[in-house]
This record gives sequence, structure tokens and C-alpha cells, in this order.
Amino acid sequence: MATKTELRRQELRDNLIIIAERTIAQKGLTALRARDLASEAGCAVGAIYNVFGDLTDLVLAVNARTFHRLGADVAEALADAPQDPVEQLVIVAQAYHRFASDNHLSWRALFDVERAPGEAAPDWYLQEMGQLFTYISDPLAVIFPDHDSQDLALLTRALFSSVHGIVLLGLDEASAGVPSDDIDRMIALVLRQITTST
Amino acid sequence: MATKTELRRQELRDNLIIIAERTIAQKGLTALRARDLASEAGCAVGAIYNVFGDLTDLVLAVNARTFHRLGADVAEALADAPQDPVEQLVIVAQAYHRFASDNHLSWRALFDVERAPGEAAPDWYLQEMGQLFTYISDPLAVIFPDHDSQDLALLTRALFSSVHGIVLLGLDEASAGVPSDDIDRMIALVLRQITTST
DNA sequence: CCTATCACTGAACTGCGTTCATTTAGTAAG
DNA sequence: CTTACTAAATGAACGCAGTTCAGTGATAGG
Repeated sequence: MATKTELRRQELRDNLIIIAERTIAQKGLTALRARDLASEAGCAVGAIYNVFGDLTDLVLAVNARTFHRLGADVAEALADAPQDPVEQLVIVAQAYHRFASDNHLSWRALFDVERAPGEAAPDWYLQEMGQLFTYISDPLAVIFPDHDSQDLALLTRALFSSVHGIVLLGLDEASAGVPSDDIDRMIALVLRQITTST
Repeated sequence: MATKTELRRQELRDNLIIIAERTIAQKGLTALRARDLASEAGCAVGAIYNVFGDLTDLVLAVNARTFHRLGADVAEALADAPQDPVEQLVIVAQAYHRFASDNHLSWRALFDVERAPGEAAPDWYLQEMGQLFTYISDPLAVIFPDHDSQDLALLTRALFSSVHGIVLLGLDEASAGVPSDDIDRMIALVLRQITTST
């Protein structure tokens, strides 16, 4: 039985995730330092490596939580949405925008973490991504009942990517700050236009 | 007159840009090392800092060239495009996709270079970006002659961002490789759909 | 040809992630 | 309770980046 030890292990693990989460949210992924982390957690630097393989593993654990919060926010927005599937799409996309804006640095960390080359994306990533895709493909299936699943998948990916691109460039500092309302307007423009007629 | 010296300076500068460009294109931004660079250029590490403020400045110089090549490719594609403005948009976007795919690591470096926080985007960046936007807004002005310039600007940004998002996620390894044809299909789908009717 | 200037050099500095010999704490048996 | 074994925690040390700077040598003007 390793009760005492494993308990401390788990405690340290959770503690490190929380500290890293706060650091990333406040100062960004690049401000994450092993020594600062250890100092804040009250442990030695080496202890981090007893619990995580390396700092990237820790960041991935934080990202899993961020992704989960994102999914929850989108689901909540969808819960009190109107029946109209087009409006549902708009609400989902604007909830995505909202989350990215409110959690900018954490959201950036989702994409800025460098995956080892050739390394497959972690399982939870594909799973959460699939969940987000569902929020889009479900209304799409109502709007386009005649499309086969392959067409719907392509359309789903196209819409997600478009919204992601609009939010990404809109929130990027290099764009010198696109107003939040403009971002929402672009999202609504693209989604309404693509999902009407045909 | 500092002819001899300035000449050598300029030569080293150009040389470093070419070497960095090749390194980034072949192995990516993260493989760029000051010591490797100096060794390849046949100079001391310190010499790099006589010519560039830091490595980021060098990367920005490479990025300026990449951006320029991108602009040239898009312009070339547009040169032998049909008159139909919608098809022009599709061709511009697919040329963007083509460039990103053919110059993946160099194209990634355009966005992966970390700008100092609070630092404004360099002038050439905004200028080249504006040029790319023109390739989109010109056909749009033909398609929507009644829109005012503000609406056109919003629509231009929305379309650029959408295409960028589709290409970005499509080429991303985490997406496990979306076929190139699918990316082109998504681009055409989004652009045709948004620019028809209204 | 001389000399004040300025560019070039590369060893040294700083800061990072990561490792590992050593110390310390926990567990089970006597 | 004591002892002996095991495994975790420690933090100094390592390797490897970007960057700096005192020493050196070339350059250009007199």
C-alpha cells in the first residue's frame, strides 16, 4: 500500500496544475518556469519530474482543463438558445469567441504548446475537439437534411476553421485590435450567409 | 566613407538572411541556432549582433521576404484568372493555400515569431497584409457594388480570416492531415456561398 | 607610414529545462 | 520500539540556448 505517498503525489500534481493554470492565465505560456513553479508549490524542481514527464506534460494537463471549460461554456450557451439551428450556430461561435477573449492567454496556450514532431495529438484533444464539432454538426444536420455525412463533416470543419480564424486574427495584437463587436459581426455574417439558401 | 566595412556588413547581412531562410524552410523556426548560423556563415556569433539587434530581427527579415514571395505568388495566380470576381476570390484563396502548403515551415514562421509584448507590428507587415487584403477587397467591390467601404472592409477581413483558419487547421498535424483537395473544397465552399445572393 | 577608431572575435555570462547522486522519509518485519 | 529496506524528495550540477563584452586586429584619414 502506498497510501501516504500516493496521496502526496496526487496532491502535488493537482497543486502544480492549479499553479501552472494561474500562471498561464495571467502571464502566458512563455512565463511558465520550472523553478518558479517549484518555489510556488513549495517543492524542489526535481519533484515536478516525479509527477510529470516534463513541463509540456504539465501544460497539456492544464490545456485539458481549459478545453473542458471551453466545452462547458459552449454547452451552456447552447442550453438557452433558440430553436432555430442557424441561430444556434451563431451562438456557439460567439460563445467560442467569448471564451477566447475572456481567457486569452489560456486559450492561446491550447495552440502554442509545441507538440513533439511526429507525435500524435493526445486522445483527450481529439475527443474534446470532436465534442466541439458536434455542437456545429448537429444544427447543420437540421439545416441540410439532404447532405450526406461526408458533406456535413466537411462543412462542419469549414465552419469551425472559419470561426477559429476570425477569432484568432481578430484577437491578435498584430491586427491592432479588432473591436469585439466586429468579430461577432463577422462570425454572424459568415455563418448566416453560408447556411442560408443552397 | 565606410565603403569596405559597410560592404562587408551588407554582405554578411544578406548572407545571414539567406542561411536563416534556408534553415527555417528546411527545419523550422525552432531549429534556428545562433552558433550554427555563425558557423555556416563563417563568422563569430558576436558578428550576428553587429548586423541584427537579436535573432528575432533576423527572423523578421526572413519573414519579410516570405511575405513578399507570398504576395508575388498570389498576384501571379490572379494574373491569369478569369474575369468572374467570385472565381478570382477562389483562385486567390487557393493560391494562399498552395503557398502555405509548399512553404509550410516558412509560412508558419510568419506567425510563430514572438513579438515583444506591446510592440507594434512592423510597418512592412501591415503593408504586405494590406496588399493581400486588396486582392480580396477588389473582387468584393465588384460583387457588392452597393456596400460601403466599411462593410467591404469587414467582409474582406472575415473572408481572409476564414480562409486563413481553414488553411491553418487543415495543415496542422494535430488534425491528422486533411487532404489538400478537401482544403480547396472548403475554401471554395465558403467563398462561393458567402459571395452569392445576399 | 601612423594612429585613432571601430568592427570582429569567442570565451564568459545568464537563464532555462532537465538529470542524478545524495539525503530523507515511509514501510514492514522482528 | 527498533531496525532494515525501499522509494521518494532534494537541489546542486549539467547541457544548451541567446546574448554580451573585454581584448584584438583591420580600416580609413592624416
